[in-house]
Formats: sequence, C-alpha cells, structure tokens
Amino acid sequence: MITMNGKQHFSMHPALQEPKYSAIHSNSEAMRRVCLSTPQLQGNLFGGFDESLLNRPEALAAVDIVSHGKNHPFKPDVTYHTMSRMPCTSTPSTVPISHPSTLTSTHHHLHQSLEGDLLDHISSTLAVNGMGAQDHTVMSSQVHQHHLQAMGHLHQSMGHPHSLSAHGGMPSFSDVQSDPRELESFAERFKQRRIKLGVTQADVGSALANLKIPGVGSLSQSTICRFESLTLSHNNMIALKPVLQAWLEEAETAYREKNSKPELFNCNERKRKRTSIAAPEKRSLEAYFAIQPRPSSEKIAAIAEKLDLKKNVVRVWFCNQRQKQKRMKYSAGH
DNA sequence: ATGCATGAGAA
DNA sequence: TCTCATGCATA
Repeated sequence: MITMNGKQHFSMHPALQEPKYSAIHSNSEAMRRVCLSTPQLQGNLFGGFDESLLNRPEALAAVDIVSHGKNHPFKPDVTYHTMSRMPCTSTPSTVPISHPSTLTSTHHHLHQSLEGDLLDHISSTLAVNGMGAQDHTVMSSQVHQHHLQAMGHLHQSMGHPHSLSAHGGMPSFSDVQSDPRELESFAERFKQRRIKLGVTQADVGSALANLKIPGVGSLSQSTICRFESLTLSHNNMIALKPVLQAWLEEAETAYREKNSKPELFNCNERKRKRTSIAAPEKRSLEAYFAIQPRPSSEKIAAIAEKLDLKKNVVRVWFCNQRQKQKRMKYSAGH
C-alpha cells in the first residue's frame, strides 16, 4: 500500500488527537530566552498579568462568536518568500502519516454580543471571560484508540511532502502499538543509539531515502529532532517510528560490519529568509490567543493591522500556535 | 531546538 | 479556511 499516490494510510480511527508526549524536554533553550518570550502568558492573562499587555490591542481579541454565515473571502496576502526548495539531489520523497481526525474544536466563544467591532469592546470582555485563558480542552474523551494510521505517500520532486491520511479501515496488523509509553521509550533509545553511531539528525533524515522503502523519502533534521523530543503529533510519531526503526537497525548493522556506508550522509543547503515577529507583537498575539485561539478572518485582519503585521503572518501564527498547543508535551503523568 | 511557512487534504 | 506533516532558517 503505500504507493505513489500520496495517500494511503493504514488505519485510523476517528478520534485521535491529543496525544502529546512529554517526557523529555530539554529546556536549555528556554532558559536562554527567558526574557523575551514569556510563554506563559496565557495563563496569566487575566490573572496577574501585566495589564500593560492588554492595554489595547489585545482587546481585539475577544469577541467573535458569531459565526456569521460565513466569512468573507479574503485574499491571502501574498507574502513573499523566496523559496527554494529542493534540497539535495538525492531523494526527495517523504513520509506520510496522519489522520483525519479533527476536532471540531470547541471553541468557546464566550461573550455576549459583540460582533461588529470587536476591537473596541474587548477590553470589557476581557473581564468577562476572565475565565481562563486556557482551556485547552484536552479532552481526552476520545483518546483511546487512535493509533495506527499510516503512511504512505511521497512526493518527489516538487516538492513538498505533506500528507495526511487516514482511513477507517481496520488495522490489519502490526501497527497497533502506538502506545505512548512505547513511543517515548523508542524515541529515547533511538536518540541514544543514533548518537552512539555518531550520526547527526540531519544525516538520519537524508539517509532515510537510502532505505528505499516505498513511500519513504528523506526527512529534515527538524523532523528527526522533533521525533526524538516527542514534539510531533501522536499520529506522526507512530508513522515515523517504523521508518526510523528500520534505519536504526540498518545503520547498526552496517556499523558493526564496519562498512560505513557513505550513503548515509548527504548534504543539504539552501537559503531563504524568515520573517520574525518582534517580542512586543508576539506578546500581543499571545494575549489574543489566550482569549480567542481561533479568530475569524476579520479579526485576524484587525489584529494584523493593529500590530502592523501582514494578515497572512498573523493567520499563520495562530495556526502554528494551535498546532503547538496540541503537541505540547503534556507532563501529566500518563 | 524552534519559529515562521508551505501545501495537501478535509471540512 | 483549517488541520496536519514537514521544512528552511535561525537563535
């Protein structure tokens, strides 16, 4: 099954979505950036945060509930980007995974009535909701069965790998081991052994292509890193595990034989510019997010204007924030 | 290690 | 338009 269509997956269950791992976190970095980021804003928004934060712009955030019939169409701003992809000349494929689940989020829209001008009222609204800025609903009600899913897809040269899939079939066999616990230990073991082999995350990523597994191509250092640190979605972890496991076994075998395969290494290099959102703006965005993680298009536009950012930048920021929140390692005992 | 971004697929 | 998997660029 995994073929070239780009979509095939093993199995999936309808509900999955909240797996997050925890386990290992390394915060070395966090420490360094302590001053700037202040990630914990969410929690404090209403509580004891500095109000300076919410002074004004933040105000926009609140209101939205209304789901008017639809939003207007808006156009994406064109962001510029210089992209240049294609990494090396060696294997472009990618790995797949994912599931369809979806959560319909439950957003809470609280508030009472404001629809039009959100921006203005918000301040007042803030008070209203004082609830919590974070309720991430970690519903776990569903969590249970997910595991499995699969992968399969690949793209090649063009470009981008992404894939999602799922299907509700049943797991016919092996992959049912998506035990979070097991994933965590595997990730840890993987990292240890990888290091022992003297291979970098980037090397692993590019070496995957050499495995010639159908549907599996190379992956970036980022992905390998995220796998090791468990900062991927549960489904993604599950899909990647067998692939990385296969690589590890092969690499160790080769290592023993002393036949280090040169193929294990690849090169990569590209250039592109990345936009960066300044700390003050970021804080505002976090404040808005705490109040309304899923702002409407109009609201996004309003926020963008207030912060003097491109609408698309703001939109993407919210998307990434949501994604991050979902995979944030949970440290609960579980 | 992580921020901002793209793009496929699904609502 | 959102979610999700991923990646480039970067701190």
